[in-house]
Amino acid sequence: MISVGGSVSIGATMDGPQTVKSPSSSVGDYLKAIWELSEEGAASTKDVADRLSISSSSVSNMFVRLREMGLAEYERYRGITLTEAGRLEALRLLRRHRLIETFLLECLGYSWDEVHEEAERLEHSVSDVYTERLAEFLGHPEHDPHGDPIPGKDGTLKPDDSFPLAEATAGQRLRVFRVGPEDAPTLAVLEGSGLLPGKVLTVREVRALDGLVTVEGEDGKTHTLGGPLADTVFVRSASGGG
Amino acid sequence: MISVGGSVSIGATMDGPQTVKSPSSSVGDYLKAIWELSEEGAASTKDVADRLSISSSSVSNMFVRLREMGLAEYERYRGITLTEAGRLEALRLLRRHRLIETFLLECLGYSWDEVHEEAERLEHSVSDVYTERLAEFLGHPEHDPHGDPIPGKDGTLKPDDSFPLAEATAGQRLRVFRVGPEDAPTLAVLEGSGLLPGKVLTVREVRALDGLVTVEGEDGKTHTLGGPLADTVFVRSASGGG
DNA sequence: GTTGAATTTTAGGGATGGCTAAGGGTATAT
DNA sequence: ATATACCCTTAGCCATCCCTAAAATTCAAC
Ligand SMILES: [Mn+2]
Ligand SMILES: [Mn+2]
Ligand SMILES: [Mn+2]
Ligand SMILES: [Mn+2]
Repeated sequence: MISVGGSVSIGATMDGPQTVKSPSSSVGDYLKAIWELSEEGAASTKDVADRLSISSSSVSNMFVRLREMGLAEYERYRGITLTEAGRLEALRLLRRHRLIETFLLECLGYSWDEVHEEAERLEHSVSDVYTERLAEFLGHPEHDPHGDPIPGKDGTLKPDDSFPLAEATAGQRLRVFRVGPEDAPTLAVLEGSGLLPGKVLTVREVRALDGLVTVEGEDGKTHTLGGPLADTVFVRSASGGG
Repeated sequence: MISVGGSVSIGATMDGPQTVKSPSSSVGDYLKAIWELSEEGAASTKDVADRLSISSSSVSNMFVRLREMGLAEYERYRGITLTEAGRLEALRLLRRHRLIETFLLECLGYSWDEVHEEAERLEHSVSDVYTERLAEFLGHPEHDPHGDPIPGKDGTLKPDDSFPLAEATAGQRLRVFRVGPEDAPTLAVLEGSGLLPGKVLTVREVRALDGLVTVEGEDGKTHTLGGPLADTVFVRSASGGG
């Protein structure tokens, strides 16, 4: 199926025929960052540097190494894109990350904004066996607590048909599907407004002038969000189960 | 309470006043190995090297670094012992390790011999918060699946009053409390003989000549163990709950 | 088309934590 | 007391992955 860059073997010397050494946590986080950024074409050095809070020169260095490992295609000054091998590795990590977040929230009583940081470390330490047994333990969830889809074992990812609340129109009955950023302050505000994934709401007003969105929750309370915040809340028509 | 080597801060430069940077996974594994070996005084370079499958020269190097970090006392050619700070760090890891093993076995359906390897990695990635929430989730267990006591949050460790099956005498009714090694083949044999922690057995014969021990399980089946194996199974009088 | 700002790369350096090879130290048996 | 086997340390090396400072490139505005 893949014929891009050969195998993912990393060690310089010949190791076994099928040995796929799993990348270090650094490499893994780079792959995830590039994957997340590459919806709009190649990812730039600066984008990745900003996202990972690492200097541009370090990123530039790593780009060369990712190319040498067969995980990415990269040309000087031209940005980077993942190979099929790199994409699969990124999705493997994403699957772990989102399953772990689900476990932390549902089983260990983590709060909404604590889960991401812990998952960011654990995703690199758990084995494939652990991941699949955890998935089973959790009942094979399809979305993480933020509403993001959990990639399948084989790297499949459900297409996302949600849209930002900012683009809704008054009168629509919608279900919160996913929230964008995962920083604590944002999550705290959203939680206060009852805008966590799964919640159903009715749009009362979308004011074109300044983008203010007013919604009414199922409890009848109304909340108003500024445009930027309404851009980070993704919704779908309130029909299917969340 | 401690006045041995000062704080555990590791970075060379001044960081916060109370900053206790948690050791890398390498350092942590060294501390655990030294702790486990130091029941008989100072741990030697070779003992640690063998246990961690690392070259002696690397170990020698690390001993110097552990001393500089205030985690151990060490003199050239004289072996190494942990400071109070080092001991607490080792027990902190041991607590994590054993809680994680319990979780893997009880919740994720890991087999007896799979748990150790996974825990050996995860112990370095989980946070204090994770550890304590996991302990709560598991109902604050006091022993891991191998029967080893789980250290308390504060580094307390229950004294171990078990003894090797090899030192039992015929007629005794005993409860398996703990098994020593954690390699897959040994555990497989023990599992086949129904000698996992918690099982109750009656000693039928202990042959002084070659150390052969014959026991009868609660199901009436008898099993015979060679001396070396009987040395690795630790038992207690079968009275209290396991 | 030149220029200037932003981005990217290169050069050089540091911490961690492995390794092998070679040289010292210790202890035991003779 | 000395030989010798084993253990321990030193020296020198490499890989990973981060950094700062300086040089190179790109791109857009003029
Ligand atoms: Mn996350
Ligand atoms: Mn991560
Ligand atoms: Mn274990
Ligand atoms: Mn470990």
